[in-house]
Amino acid sequence: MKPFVLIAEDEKAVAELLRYNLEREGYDTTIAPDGDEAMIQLDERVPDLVLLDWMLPKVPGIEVCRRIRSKPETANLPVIMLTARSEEGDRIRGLDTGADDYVTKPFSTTELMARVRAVLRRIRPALVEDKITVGDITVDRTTHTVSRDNRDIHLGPTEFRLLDYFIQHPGRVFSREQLLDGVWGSDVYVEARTVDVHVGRLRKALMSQGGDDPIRTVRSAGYSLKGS
Amino acid sequence: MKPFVLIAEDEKAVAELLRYNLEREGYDTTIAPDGDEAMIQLDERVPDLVLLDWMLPKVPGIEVCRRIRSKPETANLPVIMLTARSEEGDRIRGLDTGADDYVTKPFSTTELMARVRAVLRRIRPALVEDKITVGDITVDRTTHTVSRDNRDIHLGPTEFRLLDYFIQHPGRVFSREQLLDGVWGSDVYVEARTVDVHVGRLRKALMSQGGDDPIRTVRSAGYSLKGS
DNA sequence: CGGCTGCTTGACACATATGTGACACATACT
DNA sequence: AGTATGTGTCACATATGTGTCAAGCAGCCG
Repeated sequence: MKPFVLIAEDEKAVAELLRYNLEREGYDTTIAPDGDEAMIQLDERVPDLVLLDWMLPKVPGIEVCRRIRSKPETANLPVIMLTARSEEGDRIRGLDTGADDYVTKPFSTTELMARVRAVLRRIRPALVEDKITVGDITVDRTTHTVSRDNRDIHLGPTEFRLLDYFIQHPGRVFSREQLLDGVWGSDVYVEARTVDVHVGRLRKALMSQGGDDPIRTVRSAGYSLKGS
Repeated sequence: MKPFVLIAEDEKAVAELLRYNLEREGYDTTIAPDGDEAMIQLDERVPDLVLLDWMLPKVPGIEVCRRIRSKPETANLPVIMLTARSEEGDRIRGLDTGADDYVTKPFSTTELMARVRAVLRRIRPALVEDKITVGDITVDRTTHTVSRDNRDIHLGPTEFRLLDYFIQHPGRVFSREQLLDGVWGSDVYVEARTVDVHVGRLRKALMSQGGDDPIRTVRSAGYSLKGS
């Protein structure tokens, strides 16, 4: 699953530059031109990283950052703050805003990309690493294999992506809509019920060699991978 | 200790391609985007090989090469010169300067890697891995032979390179695009399905004297050599 | 205990990906 | 030129995976 980056930036040219470079490096992106929009998009789908402009219309960047930190599901969400050089002086350097890193405009895109990778690796190594284990389940993206209790399990492409999606945030509950966006892609249209079917198939595969059901159904909310 | 390669190349895309392929074959690398930087890095740590772009900002490649030769501690350092085809007339001068080999851009990465091995083998034989065995399959690059279970197997050039590519990272899944880039060369255009045909031919050859299929098909992802 | 709602699951028609023989063309060697 | 070998592409056969539905099941609440 590609890392998903929210770009909260009102200058269209800057936002598009960021989007271009991020997608070039294999990230999925979305753009929020103001603070309100950023909060809305954060509710819709929690990204893996936020690039946050300091001067953002409606709700300033620092306030967005504060709100991100105050919500449990985004408390650890990596945030990189973008600031103009003139704003450099104050509290920004202290990072007491809760941002994980900051970059001053104008910036070199390669440097920014390096910071993005660095922050992602530090805070969410699962995205950068190619082997993730939760409980007795292991997903290896390099070899495209899944094993439980060291025994290989065959999954179809969609089931593989689904498990890969779940395992990045063990315990977290995903709605059918979130799963459709994240696993199928936000552009395709399929019935929400289809998710149920694939979760069922994933369960069947994961339990084919014994063991408990590793997926939890949360009635009228969605599904989650049982944490370790 | 892994061989250490200095990549002196200003085009980021080319430099990263080289880095990717060299690290893939087990080398440590560093990149210098201009002649000055190259000289600085040469002082910091003497590499085992230098890939040197002919047209390098600040200090041109040929001059860097001359300086390398003039310093006692790097006088015998292997250098491979990278030149654009239009600069081809200069290659004699390049070899005069003391480069050990030259390659014209655009180049096939496998060919370049072969040259890298060849130069290193000539000058630092101990550093080069010429024979790789995974399971019952052995690839010998010096004799260009492949054997399974100690019985020789004849492969065409493309099948040989394909197996050679696979065997560097047993188990790892390569997409058709990766294989096209790595085995055919990033510049040529051939249909992605052609990979399927060659994988089929490779399978047939490897199984011609019995034994299981050593190649795994990963639906909608690519192929991999089954690990040992 | 109904009755409601949401979840599970087998069946199935359809879509998509892969395997492979044939073939025309390219290239190297004699 | 003549032969042998290898290459890329196509068409068709096969294998595998996908989305939808509907019947049945399970939790929840009065």
